[in-house]
Amino acid sequence: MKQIPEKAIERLILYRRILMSLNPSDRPNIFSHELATLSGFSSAQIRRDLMAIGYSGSPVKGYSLNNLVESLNEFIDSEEKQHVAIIGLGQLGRAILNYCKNRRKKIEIVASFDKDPQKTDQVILGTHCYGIDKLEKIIKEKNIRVVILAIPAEEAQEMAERIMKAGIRGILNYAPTNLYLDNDVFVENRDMILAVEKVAYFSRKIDKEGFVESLS
Amino acid sequence: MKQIPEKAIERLILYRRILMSLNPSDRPNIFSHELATLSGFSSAQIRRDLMAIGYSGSPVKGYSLNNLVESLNEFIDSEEKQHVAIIGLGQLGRAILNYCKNRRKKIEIVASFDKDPQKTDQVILGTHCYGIDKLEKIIKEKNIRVVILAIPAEEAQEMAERIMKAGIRGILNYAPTNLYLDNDVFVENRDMILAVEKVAYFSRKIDKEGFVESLS
DNA sequence: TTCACACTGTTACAAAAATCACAGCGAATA
DNA sequence: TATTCGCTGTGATTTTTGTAACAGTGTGAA
Ligand SMILES: NC(=O)c1ccc[n+]([C@@H]2O[C@H](COP(=O)([O-])OP(=O)(O)OC[C@H]3O[C@@H](n4cnc5c(N)ncnc54)[C@H](O)[C@@H]3O)[C@@H](O)[C@H]2O)c1
Ligand SMILES: NC(=O)c1ccc[n+]([C@@H]2O[C@H](COP(=O)([O-])OP(=O)(O)OC[C@H]3O[C@@H](n4cnc5c(N)ncnc54)[C@H](O)[C@@H]3O)[C@@H](O)[C@H]2O)c1
Repeated sequence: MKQIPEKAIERLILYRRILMSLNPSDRPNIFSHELATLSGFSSAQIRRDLMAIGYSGSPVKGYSLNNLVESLNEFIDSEEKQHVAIIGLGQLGRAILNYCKNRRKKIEIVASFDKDPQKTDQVILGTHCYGIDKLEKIIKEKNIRVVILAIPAEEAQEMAERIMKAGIRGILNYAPTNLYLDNDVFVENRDMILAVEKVAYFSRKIDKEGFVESLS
Repeated sequence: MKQIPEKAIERLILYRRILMSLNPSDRPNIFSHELATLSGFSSAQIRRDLMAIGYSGSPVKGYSLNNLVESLNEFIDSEEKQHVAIIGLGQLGRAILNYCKNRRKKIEIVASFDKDPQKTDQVILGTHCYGIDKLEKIIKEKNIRVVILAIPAEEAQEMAERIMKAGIRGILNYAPTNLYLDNDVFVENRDMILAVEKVAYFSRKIDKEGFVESLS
C-alpha cells in the first residue's frame, strides 16, 4: 500500500469523529458529499482518502456508517490499547487529562507524572500521579509509548531526551518550544499562542478582503 | 504581493518565536541554515519564506536578528493591538487565559465570558469575566474580532453563530466539534484527542518501521 | 587588486496534493 | 427489458508546495 500522507491521516481521524457523532439507526448510510459538508473537505477528497485505506462503498447507498467507522478504526487504531502518559499536571495537564480520559477505546492514559511532591503518589482525575523519579520504571512497566508534555518550556528539552531514552515514540508537546530529538520520535507541537496569532492574522485578512477560501 | 500559503504563515510565526528566544547581543546575526536547524525546516524553505515577505539579509552576515524579527512583526502583526476574548472559563479556558495573557505585544485578551454566575462579574486571572448576556455589548465596546472557544461541544455551534453575528472574524475552537459558518469567519480547530490519536498513529508507525521522515 | 569563500535571492525543477471528470454500476421506474 | 439516475472509484490533470541549483555579492586573505 502506498504511503498515506500525514494530512490524509488527520482527515481520516476527523472523519471518524464526525461519523461517530452520527446515529446509525437514524442514518445507516452516508454519501461522500454529505461527509464533505460535515467535514469541510471536498467529496472527491473524501472518496480518495477512503480509497487510500481500501474502503469501498456502494454507488447506490453510499457508505455504510457502521462499516466505515469499523474500517477507520482498523486503520487508525492499534490492535492493543495504546498507553499514554501525561507529564506535568498543572492547569493545562489536568484539563487535558480530564478531557482525554476514556474518550477512545484504544487510547488510555495510564499514568501522570509531576515533580511537585504535593501532586505525586495519589490518584488525580482517575489516574495515578507518579513522582518524576519513577518515570523510566513506570514507562517500562506500563508499556507507555506516547507522552503528552505539559511542563514549562525550560524543562521540555531535557525531559524529551529523557523519555526518548526511556522508549517513548510519540510526543504531543504543549510547551512553547521546539524539541530536538532523533528522528525516531514523532513530535507534534501545539503551541496555543501560535494558534492565536494565526487566527488573528487570518481574521484581519478577512476583515480587509471580506472572505476566506480555505477552511481548515 | 502574491498570496502566501497558510502553512507558510505558520512557519513565519514559528520563526519569530524561535528568533525571539535568542539573545541578539550574543548573536546579532543568523544564517538560514541555523534557523533551519532550530525550526526543523530546510534552509531553502526559510530563504523562500523570507523572500515572500520581502525581507533581505546579507550574503555575508546572514540575517540580522533584530531586523528580521522587526520585519516578521510587521508582517504578522496588525498595527493596532488585536483584542481577543475567551468564552468558557472552565479548566481549559483558565489554562489558556493564564498562558496567553501578556505574551504578545499586539494581542491582548480583553474579556472572558461564562454562563456560570459563580464566575461572572469578577476579575479572573487578570481579565474581567462577563456574563454571556453581555456578549454582544462587550464585543462591540471592546472591538473584539477574535475569540477562543472553550465551551462544551453541544453549545459550540450556537455560540459560534452568535459571535459571528456579533462581528467576530476568527475563532480558535477547542470544542471537539466542527463549526458550520459562513466563510467570512476563519476557524481553527484544535481538538486534543485528535492530536493524541495522530501521535499514537505515527508512534506506532515508527515502532514498526524504525524512523520517520517528516517532522512537523 | 585579485581571489576564494560562504552565504543569499531567485529561478528552474520535482514532488506532492487536490481537483476534475468520467466510466461503471445497481436500483428504481416504466 | 430498457432507460434513467446519482453515486462511487479512479486515471488524468491542475495546482500547490517544496527542493535544488546557481548566479550574484560583500568580505577578508594574500
Ligand atoms: N496554560 C496553558 O494553557 C498552556 C497553553 C499552552 C502551553 N502551555 C505550556 O504548557 C506548560 C504547562 O502549562 P500550565 O499552565 O499547566 O503550567 P503550570 O505551572 O500550571 O503546570 C506545570 C506543571 O508541570 C510540573 N512540572 C514542572 N517541571 C516539571 C518536570 N521537569 N517534570 C515533571 N513535572 C514538572 C509542575 O509541577 C506543574 O505541576 C507550560 O510550558 C506552558 O507554557 C500552557
Ligand atoms: N479540558 C480539556 O483539556 C479540553 C481539551 C480539548 C477540548 N476541550 C473542550 O473544551 C471545552 C471546555 O473544556 P473544560 O475542560 O474547560 O470544561 P469545563 O466544564 O471545565 O468548562 C466549561 C466552561 O464553559 C462554561 N460554559 C458552558 N456553556 C457555556 C456557554 N454557552 N456560554 C458560556 N460559557 C459556557 C461553563 O460554565 C464552564 O465554565 C469542552 O468542549 C471540552 O470538550 C477540553
